[in-house]
Amino acid sequence: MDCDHNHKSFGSNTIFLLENLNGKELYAENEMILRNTLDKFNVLNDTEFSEFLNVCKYEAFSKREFLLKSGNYNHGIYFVLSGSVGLFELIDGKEMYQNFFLKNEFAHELKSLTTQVPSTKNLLALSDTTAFHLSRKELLKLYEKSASFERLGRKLLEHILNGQNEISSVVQSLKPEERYLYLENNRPNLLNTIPLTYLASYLGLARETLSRIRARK
Amino acid sequence: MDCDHNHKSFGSNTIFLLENLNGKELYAENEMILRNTLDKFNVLNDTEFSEFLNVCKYEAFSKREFLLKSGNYNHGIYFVLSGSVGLFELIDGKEMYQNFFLKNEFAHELKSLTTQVPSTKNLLALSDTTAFHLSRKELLKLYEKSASFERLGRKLLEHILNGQNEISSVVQSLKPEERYLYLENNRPNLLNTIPLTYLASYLGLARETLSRIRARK
DNA sequence: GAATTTCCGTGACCAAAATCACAAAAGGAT
DNA sequence: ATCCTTTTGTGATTTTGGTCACGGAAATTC
Repeated sequence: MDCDHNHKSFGSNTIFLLENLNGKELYAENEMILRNTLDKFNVLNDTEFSEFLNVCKYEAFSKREFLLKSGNYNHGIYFVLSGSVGLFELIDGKEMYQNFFLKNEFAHELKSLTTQVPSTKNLLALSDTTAFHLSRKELLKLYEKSASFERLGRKLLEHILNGQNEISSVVQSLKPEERYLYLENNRPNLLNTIPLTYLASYLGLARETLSRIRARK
Repeated sequence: MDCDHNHKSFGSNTIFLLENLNGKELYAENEMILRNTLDKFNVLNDTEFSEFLNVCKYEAFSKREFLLKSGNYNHGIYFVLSGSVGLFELIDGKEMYQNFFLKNEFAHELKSLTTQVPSTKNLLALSDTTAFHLSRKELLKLYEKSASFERLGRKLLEHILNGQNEISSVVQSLKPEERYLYLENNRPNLLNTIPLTYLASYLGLARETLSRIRARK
């Protein structure tokens, strides 16, 4: 079973109070950020966006809490509002990171989501994290509902695939130092927010190697 | 400019003769193979499939002929009917392969296709190859035409992304020998059809290393 | 079928990265 | 402030994979 805590359903006409006094404003801001992000892929009209938002649940995770544990598959996708999420696989007892998701990105594990096989991978909060959770079930319902959501899904996938191809070719083709430079130039936010230890496996390097590369600069 | 030779438009009611006497049969077979492949992602009705087929052009490439040259972007996608296609990027004057496409797969370079920036990569026929070519323009028209095509696109992208994630994590996380074993167990057709030289860069290894790994087994 | 190109195997050597070990630094919790 | 955990830096050593060089096999061309 997936983690389920702090699920709070809400729509555009629902007031949702966070723990602080600015709850309403914060909620409105998150809503707006989500909409702006979606708009970059496919513009939804007010009704459609409302439908989307209505099936999103706000969730909070503390550091080292799992969004998805290997073995599960019915998890859906997470729109990260704050914090950071890592995707890793346990190999020889070591956490090998394959992706990271920061603010305004969709954390996901696509294989189990689309094929319904138990995931071999884990989604883990690497710091205290908040997110909108869209369950697989609700996602599929949206796809049935309108072509706008299909298009949104397609465009989002195109974007994700482009990013995956990029990091993939970096690891396939570049030397360790060049891989580090790639991060520095193209994904500086990862260098700021994600511990070196995790970034090393992401780049296909030993932690010590990455540390030394950074030292001699 | 993209390569354009042997373009032959045809629909379900058009007779298309290949050079041999079995042209009609061969054509019908290719048509069926395409339909079966598409059906695995999203089932199209007869009208829709006909629309799809009508905008496909049959093309033939000899070994070492380019389907897409770096610098271009208006190429579309290719459904490989026979032969093999490699996706590579020139790095330090060396062809670094990032993907291979065999029979019944869609050869593509997604970045330039979706963002309209000149491609840094190349699609190259690694053996004599035949394919259906769907241009970017016609692909976009299909997407506009019906939600069935949107869904087809989405599902195809999900499939491609799952494959990309897999090879990506193999190169990020596994040692050279394990990478070879991955190919042997999961992509045996690549080992059969693609020269070791090209596979080496795909696995992030030197050619000699891959040759030695194979030797000691 | 001879010639040319492409592809693969292999030895010797070297450079680079992994591993091991430990300590220092930074960050969180109480 | 103190303790504990997490994260990072760094030296010493080992291992491995890269590079260079060459020859042979296999495939393609003419």
